Amino acid sequence: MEAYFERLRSVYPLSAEGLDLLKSYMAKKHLSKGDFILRKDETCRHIYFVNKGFARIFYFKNGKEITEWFTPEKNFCFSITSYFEEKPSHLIIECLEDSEVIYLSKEGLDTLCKTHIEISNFFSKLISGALILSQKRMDSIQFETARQRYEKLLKTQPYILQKAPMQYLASFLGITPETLSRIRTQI
Amino acid sequence: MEAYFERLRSVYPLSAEGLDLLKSYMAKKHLSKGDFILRKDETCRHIYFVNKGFARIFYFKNGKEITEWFTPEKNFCFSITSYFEEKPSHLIIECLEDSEVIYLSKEGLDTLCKTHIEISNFFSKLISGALILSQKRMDSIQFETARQRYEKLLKTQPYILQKAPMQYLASFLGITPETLSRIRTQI
DNA sequence: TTTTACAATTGACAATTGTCAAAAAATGCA
DNA sequence: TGCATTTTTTGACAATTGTCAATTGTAAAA
Repeated sequence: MEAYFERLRSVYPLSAEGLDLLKSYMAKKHLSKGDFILRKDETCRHIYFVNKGFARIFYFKNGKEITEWFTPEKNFCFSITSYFEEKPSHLIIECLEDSEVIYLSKEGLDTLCKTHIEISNFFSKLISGALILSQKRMDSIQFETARQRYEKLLKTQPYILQKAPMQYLASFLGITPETLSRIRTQI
Repeated sequence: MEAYFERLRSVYPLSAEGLDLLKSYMAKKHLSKGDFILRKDETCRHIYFVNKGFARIFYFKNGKEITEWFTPEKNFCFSITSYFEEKPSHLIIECLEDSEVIYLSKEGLDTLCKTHIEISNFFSKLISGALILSQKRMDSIQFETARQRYEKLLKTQPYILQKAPMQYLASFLGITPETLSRIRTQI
C-alpha cells in the first residue's frame, strides 16, 4: 500500500472500503519546482496532499507576495475560503521543489460524504485538524513577537528554515526581510 | 419551533428527525452577567450557542486578560483546542450580559455522528464555518493595521463596539488600550 | 570564468506603538 | 447624591519596526 494511504488513515482510521472509495477520486501529479498547485483566481476544487516535495501558500498584497503557510512533505493544503465558498482563490500554491501531489476532488468528497458516513467522519476529522492548526497559528501571530515565532519555527520546524528563502519566511512571520535579518544576527 | 432550531438549520438543512436527535443532547441555561460559560482549566465538552445575550472569549497572558473573540447573540462558540483535543481549556468564556445559552454536548454529537450521516454532515458544516471564520480573522490580524481592523469592526459589527469595554476591544485588536484610545480620537 | 540578476544584509532615519504616570471621565454602590 | 473604584484618555519618552538606499553575497546563464 502506498505511503499516503497510511497518512490518510492517521487522520481517521478508514476501512479498506473507505480507502478505495476515496482512491477513486484521487489523482497523482508530478510537478516541477516553480509549478503551481493552485493558480490565482482558480477555484480550489481539491484538497492537495504533498506526498513528496515542499510547497508554499502565498498571495499578493499591495503588489507584494505574502507567504501565508508552508506545506512540508506528507501534509495537506488547500485554500480554505475558495474551497468551501467555491470562489476564485486569492491564494496561490506553488511548489518550491519538484513535488508529487495527490489531488482529492471536492466533488468526489462531497458525493461520498452524502452517502458514506465513514467518509463524512474522515472529512470532519480532516477539517477539525485544519481548524486546530489555524487556531494555534492565530494565537501565535497575535500574541508572540516575531522573534519568538522565529525561535519556535527554529525548534519545531527547522526544515522550513532550511528550505524556504528568507524573504518568504519574513512575510510568513509578518515582518520585513530587514527585520528578520536583524533578528537572525542576534540569535 | 424555537428560533435557535432555525439557526441550526441555517448551518445545515436538518430534517425534523435530525433536529430531534440533536435536541435530545441540548440543554438550555440562563446565565447572568459575569457568569462563565466555560471556566479556565475546564475541558470544553459542549458547543455553546448564545441564543440571547453576549459573551467574550479570553485568556490570561503574562497576568493580563487577552480577549480572543466575542460571541454576539445567535452565534456559536467553543474552545477549539480544548474541545477537539479534550484537554483543559486555557480559554475562558464569560457572559458580558445576562444570557440564554444552549449547550450541545460533544458526547452526544460524537455518538450521533457515528450513526447518523445527516448529523455528521451538519457537524462538518459547523466546523468548516468556524474554519472559514478563523482563516479570515488570521488574514485580518496578520496583514491589516490595528486602525484598519478597528474601522472594519466599526462597519461590520458595530454592536460589538457598543457592548464591549475598550480594554477588551484593545486586546482583541492586539494593541494596548492607550493605542486604541488614540486611534478612536483620530477617526 | 565572467556577467547578470536576484537575495540578503547593513546603516540612517522616520513612523508606529508600547510603557509608565497622571488626569479626566464613567460606573457602581452606600 | 456623593464617594470610591474602575475605565478611558492624555502626555512624555523609550523601544521596536518599517522604509529607503547602499552594499555584499549567491547562484544561474552567457
